[in-house]
Amino acid sequence: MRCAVSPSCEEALEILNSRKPNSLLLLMGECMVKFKGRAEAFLGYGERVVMVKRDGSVLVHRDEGCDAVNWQPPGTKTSFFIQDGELVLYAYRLKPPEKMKIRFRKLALAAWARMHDKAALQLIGMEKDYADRLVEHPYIIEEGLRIIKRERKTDSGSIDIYARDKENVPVILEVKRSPPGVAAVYQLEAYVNDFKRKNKEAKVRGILCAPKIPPMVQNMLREKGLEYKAYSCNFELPEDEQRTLFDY
Amino acid sequence: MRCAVSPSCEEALEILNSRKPNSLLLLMGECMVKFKGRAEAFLGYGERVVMVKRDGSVLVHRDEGCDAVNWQPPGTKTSFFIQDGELVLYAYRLKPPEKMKIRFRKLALAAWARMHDKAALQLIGMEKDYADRLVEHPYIIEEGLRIIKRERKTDSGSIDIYARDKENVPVILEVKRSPPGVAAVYQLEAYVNDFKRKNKEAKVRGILCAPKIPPMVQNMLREKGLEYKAYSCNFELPEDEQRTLFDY
DNA sequence: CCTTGAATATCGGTG
DNA sequence: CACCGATGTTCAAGG
Repeated sequence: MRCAVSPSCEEALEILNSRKPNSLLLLMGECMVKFKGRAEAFLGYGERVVMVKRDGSVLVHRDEGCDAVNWQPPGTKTSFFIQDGELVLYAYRLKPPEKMKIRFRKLALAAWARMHDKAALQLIGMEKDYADRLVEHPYIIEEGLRIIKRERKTDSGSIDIYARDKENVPVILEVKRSPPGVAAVYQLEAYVNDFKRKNKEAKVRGILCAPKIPPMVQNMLREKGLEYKAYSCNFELPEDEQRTLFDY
Repeated sequence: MRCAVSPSCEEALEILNSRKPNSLLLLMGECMVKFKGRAEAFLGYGERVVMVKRDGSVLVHRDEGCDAVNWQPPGTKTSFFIQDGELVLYAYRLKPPEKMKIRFRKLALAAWARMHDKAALQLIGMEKDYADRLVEHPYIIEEGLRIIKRERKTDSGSIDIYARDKENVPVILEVKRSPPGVAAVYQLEAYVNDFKRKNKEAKVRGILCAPKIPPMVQNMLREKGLEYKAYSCNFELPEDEQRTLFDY
């Protein structure tokens, strides 16, 4: 690991060139960014943090916002050189053809380090977890509901859950974690229509299940003869998994 | 701006506490992360880069991937303290209620800096630019096409472009920049049906316009009596805007 | 390799 | 404040 505070461009280049394989590069300073690829972007001089990761990712972060203002994805090739007295980071990739050029005219920090990180992210509360919970406890939606199948494939895409109600009427459940948009309605409608066409059953119900359903979506569902059920779940990571990772 | 290489947790805390308002914090070291909010996450010890931005954003970056492995969005409140000999970053926000705790047991770098960045991002080649190009040059889609209205609101959502062809038949254009999925077909279908119901015109055409349209989507459009038009545009940022920013 | 859909999506615009 | 749609979305899983 090496680090220099307020290096000259030449000093920064020397540090970057001394990096070991698989190291992460960290630069802070006044830079200008150009990008050309799927779109085209230009960002005038300003002070930012730039990271070049082990997998080739390049990130340009401003002092606001979660997202990088400019970036290159994993698999990008990078090179460094001095041009017109400025430190240049050139990054390109082939599929799709995209290139980015960062010019530093002043550096506050230049560093590299090899970072070891074997831990796996434990995460609960995703859409899949919400669907699992419904399969486990179908009465959350409705008394007497029986789960028949999970993730049924149809011509229209994938059904989340296929069930039957207490009167044995087929029920198609679409599970969303985030507030669904109109697309979810079209999707559910397509599933239901597809099922009707294929099975020729007298009745099929379609229920959109989500923690929160916007009024507009509720209206659309009613108009189309579909249903919705707002429900919420609490999820907790098992303590033992945390401890295992803690002890790693 | 202050920076320490391989500080103790106490030294790092001292540096963080000496920060000026609106500064960006940068930490590199071996840490463990817990998050609880919309979902729940746990990440065992590993070496990462942590940024705390002026607007409250907190990012935990591994040495791979564009996205942060853990984060808090802008508006988050943060505090630092020592607990069990480790440097702790506690971050929380109220809407929605979410909290994150990062524990450093070893630090490679601790720094803060005030970053000045007034430059505005210049970006061209977005969906809006594609739609602008069509409004400007409707013959790209079809000879004789006349643009009537842009961004028309309907009960089913918003139409990108509303036009009429050379025979004065209404045409609804949906513009996509990225390859459209089946959702775009349902959306366009809904727009067309909505228009028919409201206007009772004999004919309405719906055209999905995108640089590239997957075969499956083409088939669906044909089945539903809708149309598509693949077209591409080249966009370039005006040189003078770049120069203005360059001189900033 | 391409396609599909989720995301603690984030982010900006609009009402 | 809530909703809605785009994103150089990114990312992971499945065919």
